[in-house]
Amino acid sequence: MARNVMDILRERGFIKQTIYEDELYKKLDQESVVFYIGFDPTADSLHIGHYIPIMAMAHMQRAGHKPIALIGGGTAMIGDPSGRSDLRTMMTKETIEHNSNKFKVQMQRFINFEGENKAILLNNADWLLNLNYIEFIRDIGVHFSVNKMLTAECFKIRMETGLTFLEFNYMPMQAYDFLFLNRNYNCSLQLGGNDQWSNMLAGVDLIRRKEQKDAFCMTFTLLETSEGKKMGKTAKGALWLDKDKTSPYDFYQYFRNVEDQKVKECLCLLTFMDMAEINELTKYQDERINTAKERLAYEVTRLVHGKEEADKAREMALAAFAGASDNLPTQTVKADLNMPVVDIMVLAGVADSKSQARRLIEGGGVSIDEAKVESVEDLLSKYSSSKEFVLHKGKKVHIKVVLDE
RNA sequence: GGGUAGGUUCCCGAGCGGUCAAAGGGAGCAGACUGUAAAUCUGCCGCCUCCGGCUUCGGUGGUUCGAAUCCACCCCUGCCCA
Repeated sequence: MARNVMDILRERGFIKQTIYEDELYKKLDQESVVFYIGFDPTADSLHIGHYIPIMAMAHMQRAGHKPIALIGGGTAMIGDPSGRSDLRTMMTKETIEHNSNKFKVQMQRFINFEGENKAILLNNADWLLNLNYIEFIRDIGVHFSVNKMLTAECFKIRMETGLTFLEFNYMPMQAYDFLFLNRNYNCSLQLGGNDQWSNMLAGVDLIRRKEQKDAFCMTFTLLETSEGKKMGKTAKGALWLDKDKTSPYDFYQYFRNVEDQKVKECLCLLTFMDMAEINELTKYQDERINTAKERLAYEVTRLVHGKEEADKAREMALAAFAGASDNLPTQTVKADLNMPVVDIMVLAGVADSKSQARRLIEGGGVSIDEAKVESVEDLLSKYSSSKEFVLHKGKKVHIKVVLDE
C-alpha cells in the first residue's frame, strides 16, 4: 500500500474530526479497512453536499480500503434531527427504493462496485424494518444514557424547539447500523459529515460495549461560502448531480463562478488533481485565478457528467462569454415573431412568470442579440427578424432561442 | 389533561378592524463598478389580460360596509404544571 489515505485526506483538507486518530492511522496503514458512509435517500439524486463524502470514499478505495455505501432507507423513515429545526417528512418504501437506485448510478462514477475491494451498497431498511421493539430496547437501548444523549450537540438545539421521541431514536438506530455492519461485514470505520459526529460516536461506543472491538469514526469538512453558508445553493435550489435536475452547463457555471477564496479548497476536495498542480494554478490572487476556476469547473463537471458533457459545457461557456453563438445552450420555443418578448422569456425558461419577465425588462436586464429590450410591451419582431436569436438575461444567462411555429 | 405563548409571504420576523400584497433583515434576481470573483451602492422581489384585477397571513365557519387583525370550534408547536 502506498501512502496512508489519512495523509492524503488531511493534505486535501477533508478531515474535520477523528476519534482515536493515531490508532486509526496505524490501522489504515496495516490493513484494508471496511468503512461506511450513510446517505439519506431523501431525494432522487445526490447533490453537491454528498460530493465530499463520495470523494473521500473514492480516495479511500483507491488506497485499498473497502467502501460500504449505506442507504438510510430505514432511518429515513424516522428522520435525522441533526441540523434541522423541523420534523422531516417521512417517506414511503417505494420512493426510497427508487432514490437509492439513482444514487448507485451516480456513485459509480467515483467508486467501483466491482473488482478486488469493490464497494457495496446496502440499505439499512433490510435490518431495521424487522427489528422487534422489545428486543431492540433491551439489547441496544440499555446502552444508551438519556442524560448523555441530551448533551449531544444534535439534540441540544432541538431541546429548544422540540424533539419527538421518534427522532430521539435516530441516534440508537444509526449506532445499531454501525454495530450491524461491524458484525456482518467487519466494518470498523464510519465516515460522514460533521453533523453526524454524535451519531457516529454513539456507534463507536456501542460496538466497543457489545463486541469489545475497536471502531472508529471520522468526519469531513463542509463546503461553505465565505459567509459560512452551505455551498451549493442556486436559484433553482440545490446543485444536483443529476443532469436532468441541474444541467451540466449550470453545474459547470456554478463552479466557474465560485469565490476566489474557495477555488483552492474546491480543487482539493472536489477533484483528484495533483496537489502540486493545484498549488501552481492557485498561486495568483488577481484575475489570473480565473484560469483555475475554468479548470475547476471543467474537472468537476467531467467527474460528475463525463468528458463529453464537460467539453460541451465548456464550449457553451466560451460561446456565451466570448461572443460566438454557435455553441450556446439552445431552447426551442413554440412561438412566432409577433409575440411579446415577455412571453418568449417565459417560454424559454429565462423567467418563471410574466411578471418576473416584466420586472427584468424594467430593470434593464434583458437584451436580444445585442439590443437591450426597452419596453415590457415590445414584440419580438422589434429586435429580431429571424427565427433564431440570442436572448440575454443579465450578464450570465445567454440562450439561443429557436422559434418553432 | 390543566395553564400559558404562538402558527404571517423562500427563511427569520413585524403587523393586531380599513391607508396591508402586508415593516425590517437574510437569501435570490437585475443595474453600476469589476475579473463570469468578493466588497460596496441602487432597483426588483405573490400572480395576472398590469394606470386595473385576482389569490395569500394554520384550518373551517361566524361578526362586520370591511378581517392577517374580532368571535367560535378544530389542527399543529413551544413553555410550565400533572
